[in-house]
Amino acid sequence: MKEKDSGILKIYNAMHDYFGPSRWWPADTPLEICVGAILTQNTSWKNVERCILNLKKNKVLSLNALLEIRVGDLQKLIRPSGFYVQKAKRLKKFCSFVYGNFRSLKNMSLLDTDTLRKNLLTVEGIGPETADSILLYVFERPVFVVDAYTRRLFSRHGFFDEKTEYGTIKSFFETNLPGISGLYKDYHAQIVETGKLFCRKAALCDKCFLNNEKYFKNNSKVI
DNA sequence: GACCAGGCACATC
DNA sequence: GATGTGCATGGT
Repeated sequence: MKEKDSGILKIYNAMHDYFGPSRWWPADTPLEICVGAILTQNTSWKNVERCILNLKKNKVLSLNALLEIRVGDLQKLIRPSGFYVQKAKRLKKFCSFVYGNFRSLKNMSLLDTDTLRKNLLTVEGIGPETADSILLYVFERPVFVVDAYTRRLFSRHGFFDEKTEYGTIKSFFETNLPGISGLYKDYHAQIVETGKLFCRKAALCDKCFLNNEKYFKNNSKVI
């Protein structure tokens, strides 16, 4: 793996110039971020927004309320996000994990990053990306979130093979970027915005503003 | 009607 | 370890 100045900071700047600051993650509370992170698994954010609204209207966007609501009722509220049977279960598992072990997200935040990550990954329904989203956007840890767009965008521009494993891509970004959580938050958001507009089809990809040799002049495989 | 979306768990080879 | 499959709604 190439050590420094792989060009990814330049690419970040280009995306930031193009879209402006992202103000991610859109949410009123830390728990809302956790809920959103689970609901958005393989699902468009638009659909997740309806669910969040349903949960707010029914005043169940708290640890206690989510623990107390009947699973069938929860399923109805989160139905628009798809996979609602398993996601209802995942939300409940997550809440009972947090409440059972720490009582609150605030108490949980006292743990160091590695321990936090290991804890999150023991929860059924929390995989690497969801765990890292929570670490970054809830606990403000400088952890890089790798999603499908990250994989697609950077593999198409020659940084690594599309099927490079999650952890390898994650540490590629983390070793090539300064460890600033604010930067990681915005970087991930910028990737998603870029991906939505330019990565969905090959034809769109050709129109991507990043198709400029000044960003990718020596992009033979970096990893 | 096919394809995709801010994944994950589990089965099978 | 790698690959395949089910989960499910709503937009393009």
